Amino acid sequence: MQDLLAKYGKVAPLLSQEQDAFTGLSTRKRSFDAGTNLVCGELDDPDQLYIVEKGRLFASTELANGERAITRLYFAGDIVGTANIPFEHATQTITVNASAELYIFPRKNLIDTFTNMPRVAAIFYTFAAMENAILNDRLVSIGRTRGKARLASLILEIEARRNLLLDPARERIDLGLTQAEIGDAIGLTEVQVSRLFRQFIEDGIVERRHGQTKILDRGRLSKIGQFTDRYDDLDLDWFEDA
Amino acid sequence: MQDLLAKYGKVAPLLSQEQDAFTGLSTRKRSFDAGTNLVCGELDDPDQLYIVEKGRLFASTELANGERAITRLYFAGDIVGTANIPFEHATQTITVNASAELYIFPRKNLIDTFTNMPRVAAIFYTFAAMENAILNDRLVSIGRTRGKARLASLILEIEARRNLLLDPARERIDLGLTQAEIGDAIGLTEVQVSRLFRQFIEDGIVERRHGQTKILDRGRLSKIGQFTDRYDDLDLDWFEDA
DNA sequence: CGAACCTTTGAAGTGACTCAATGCGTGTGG
DNA sequence: CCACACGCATTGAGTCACTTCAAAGGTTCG
Repeated sequence: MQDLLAKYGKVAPLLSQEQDAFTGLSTRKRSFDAGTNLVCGELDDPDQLYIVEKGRLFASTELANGERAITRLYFAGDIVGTANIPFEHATQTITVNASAELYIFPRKNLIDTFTNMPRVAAIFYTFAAMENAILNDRLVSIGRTRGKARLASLILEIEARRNLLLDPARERIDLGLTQAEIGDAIGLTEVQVSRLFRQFIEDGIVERRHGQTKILDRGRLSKIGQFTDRYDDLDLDWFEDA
Repeated sequence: MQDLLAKYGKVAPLLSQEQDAFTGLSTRKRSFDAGTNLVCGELDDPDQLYIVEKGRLFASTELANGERAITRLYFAGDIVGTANIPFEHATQTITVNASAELYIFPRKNLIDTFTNMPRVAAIFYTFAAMENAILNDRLVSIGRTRGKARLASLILEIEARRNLLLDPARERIDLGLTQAEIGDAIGLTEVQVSRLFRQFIEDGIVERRHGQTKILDRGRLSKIGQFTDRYDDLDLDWFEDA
């Protein structure tokens, strides 16, 4: 729970009772192997949220024709499953990407916490709103830019999110996705993702080795991708005087 | 405020004090002409939310190259500006689409209401989560389907949202967007939008007259668009026993 | 009546897709 | 320890959906 608290406490340090409230939300902690599906369609219970303690996950939706779209990536400290909360059946599948430890809590625990700790309610609301902004960004990227920009943006997003947790000096990034999955995340085929990577490599923008990616020319990559890191820009002051 | 309360009260009827809390959130009500921009970039204050009493709006983001993406459409009863809440500067522009009346309230009013009315907090959280799900759907549509499906999906979305408020028997739909704006919403050029409409018309799927659209073959349109109406599927029971 | 805005249409170009084959790396069982 | 299988990545050739550019046609409104 440390990452979550660190992230959430970034601007608005939590009172110790609020920390307890957060911790108390969770009924249990569990480990999951890479490849596990947490919520798949109607099979599983959409009634629970997860907080990522360790590991990586992504949310995806499958279309009628069998194609898949990945809508969101999750890292340590993220709340997973927001989009399933208001519905009876899950709207998306959550897949464990790198073996993970998750705090699990049923959504009905939320209302108690909201009652006792209104600031925690504000934090949840704020973070749902931020997820909104991130989804907006993806929508703009996919709807209005070409493949090069989308791939660049994704690489930068993963790097930024990883850097919140790891030593930013570590240059080799494990994207944690196959090229087919990257394609699902940016709306391209694996074939096209491969070709785009080759172009980036030829142009000396990135290097790939053993599935790890290293950014060689950050300037050019940023210019191509135009990614803005929403976590950087957070403003939690607005409910501070409560 | 009637539409909002109707929508929010759909499953979980509000107590009268909660209705008062909702109403009390707003500092004032104002009218806006079509074409007005409410929050544009750094110019305006992202510190406020709007609730749509009447009229229509959309949220958009402009790219460096001048292109624009429309990420969300708003109808009566919607809360506008969620994605701006957690940031110091607005992340998106809100444009009034059909002359609107809006309740305005500063985000710092929220925390008081959250404190006194935890169920209202849960409602806000739930609706932010639903907006999340809707953005997911758009992402899937734009990232993994072709133009025909995207346009069909948008038409059905607008129709469904309109039908929450108007008599569903009214067959002619005012999409309320120019073809260029439709293009910005589904990630196509206005040229392509025009061609797709012509195809739908030729195929006898829709009819267009005086800017109004009429669905002739709902079956085929739904099959092409695969739109799911999230408002239909809402489940607000989870915080009911509070 | 004309201006402004929106829509339509054509022709040429391109980014990305499909299909299909090949290459590569890792782990497993013989 | 080799052989093989499996999952992932690469490459080529042909096709398609959509773009760009440019011009013309419709509406609406002052």
